[in-house]
Amino acid sequence: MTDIAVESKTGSKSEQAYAAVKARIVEGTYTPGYRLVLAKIAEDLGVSVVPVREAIRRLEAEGLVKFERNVGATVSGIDPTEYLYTMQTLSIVEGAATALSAPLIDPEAIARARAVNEEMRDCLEHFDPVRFTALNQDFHSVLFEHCPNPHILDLVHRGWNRLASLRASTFRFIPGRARESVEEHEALLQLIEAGEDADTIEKAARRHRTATLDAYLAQAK
Amino acid sequence: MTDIAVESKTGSKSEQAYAAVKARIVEGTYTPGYRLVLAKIAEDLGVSVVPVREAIRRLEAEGLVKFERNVGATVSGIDPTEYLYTMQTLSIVEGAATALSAPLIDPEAIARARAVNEEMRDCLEHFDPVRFTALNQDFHSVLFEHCPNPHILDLVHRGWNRLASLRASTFRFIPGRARESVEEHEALLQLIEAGEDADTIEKAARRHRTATLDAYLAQAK
DNA sequence: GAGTACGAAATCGTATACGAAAACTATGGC
DNA sequence: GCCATAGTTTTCGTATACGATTTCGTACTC
Repeated sequence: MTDIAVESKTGSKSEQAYAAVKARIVEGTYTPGYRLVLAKIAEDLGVSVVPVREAIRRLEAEGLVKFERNVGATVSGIDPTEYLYTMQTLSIVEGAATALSAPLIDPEAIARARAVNEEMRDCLEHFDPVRFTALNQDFHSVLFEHCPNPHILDLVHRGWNRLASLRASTFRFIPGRARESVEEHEALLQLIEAGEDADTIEKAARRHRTATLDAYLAQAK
Repeated sequence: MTDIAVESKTGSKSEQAYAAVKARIVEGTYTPGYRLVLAKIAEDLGVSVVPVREAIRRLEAEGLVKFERNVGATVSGIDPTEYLYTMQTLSIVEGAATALSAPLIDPEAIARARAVNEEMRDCLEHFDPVRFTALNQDFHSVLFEHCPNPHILDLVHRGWNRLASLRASTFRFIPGRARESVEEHEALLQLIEAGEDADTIEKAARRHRTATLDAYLAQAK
């Protein structure tokens, strides 16, 4: 169950480099502040520096790394301010994505989402934060399956990526909040089933995210 | 008042290439569908292909160009669907940006915004769509001056860029909508002055954008 | 002992070069 | 006359190479 084997996917070397470096950031091999030396990465991956450079700049555009001219790239830091920005933005785009998707979610998808949520509940019993986090993403992914606006969905995914890079290094699992989260998921499903109006659903989805932010802030203080 | 002279800004060639190509897209020299051949652009700008490639990929990440593996880059198209996605996303992020900024806008900024809006009104009399559009962006920029979340502001700017590339090619000025727009600006300023709650302001800002979309759709049909 | 100046090493930025893939063109078969 | 196919041309993708810039270490001065 090592991380290798993701390496050789698409033919493009720059794509490979992108995927490889991104994976290392998300899984925590490269922690925030880690210095990304082009030549070194290139050697590790068995490619030249050009595609690596391209990959790094792409990651920069996504906010996962910070690039400084003539100095180099480092994995993006995780100061609380940045976390706040990201969570706030996510609450907005997730809220919109949920509201837009809601009318298009069929009962079968609801059932699947509910099943995922029940699995999350199990994770609470057996204390499995890693799996819980993955399932949490699955849950929302099911809701967004038929999101009518791909741009918004893309913004959601970007936010998730940023959080992933933070999580690997400093994430602290807050059991109380996790339990709440499961309940909010169920409540959200019921709103969707009931065919509530977009505004109600959007607000609920937003609060679901901001509540996590609040829990973090309360604990950090 | 030609467009050249933007060329030699930052020392970085890839930055220059980025700015140059972006400018040509936004101003309409490169229209949607235009084939961006790396070698040709490199020659035009007097640099090698490597920085040009980097610039193009950056523009791809922003949605201004479309890149196909082993085929090349073309200026992004402007089909109505894409326009809809962009406008819808903009309505959401602008709405959020406006609501978040509102409590931080001081009377002096309000006055400036109002002055810009009055200039827009003048543009209606003298029929100056180009200036009107520029001022429209200025108006919202004033409101967003103290936006507490730079991520959201960044999303707003990305949306504006995409629209700019569309506008140069197929934008059709709708006088009736422009007049409405000026009135909505004034109404928005009054809501802000009155210290209305975030939700009210957010909805107003959203509607301001979606109304333009609706006007476009009504006309296109 | 602290700070500055200089030189060496590391690293980035970009030009050039070449192999690979796709697009185009022309030729031949049906 | 039209489609398939082979050859040519264009254009991309990446390796290598080298100059430019920054950073780090050392020695020197105050």
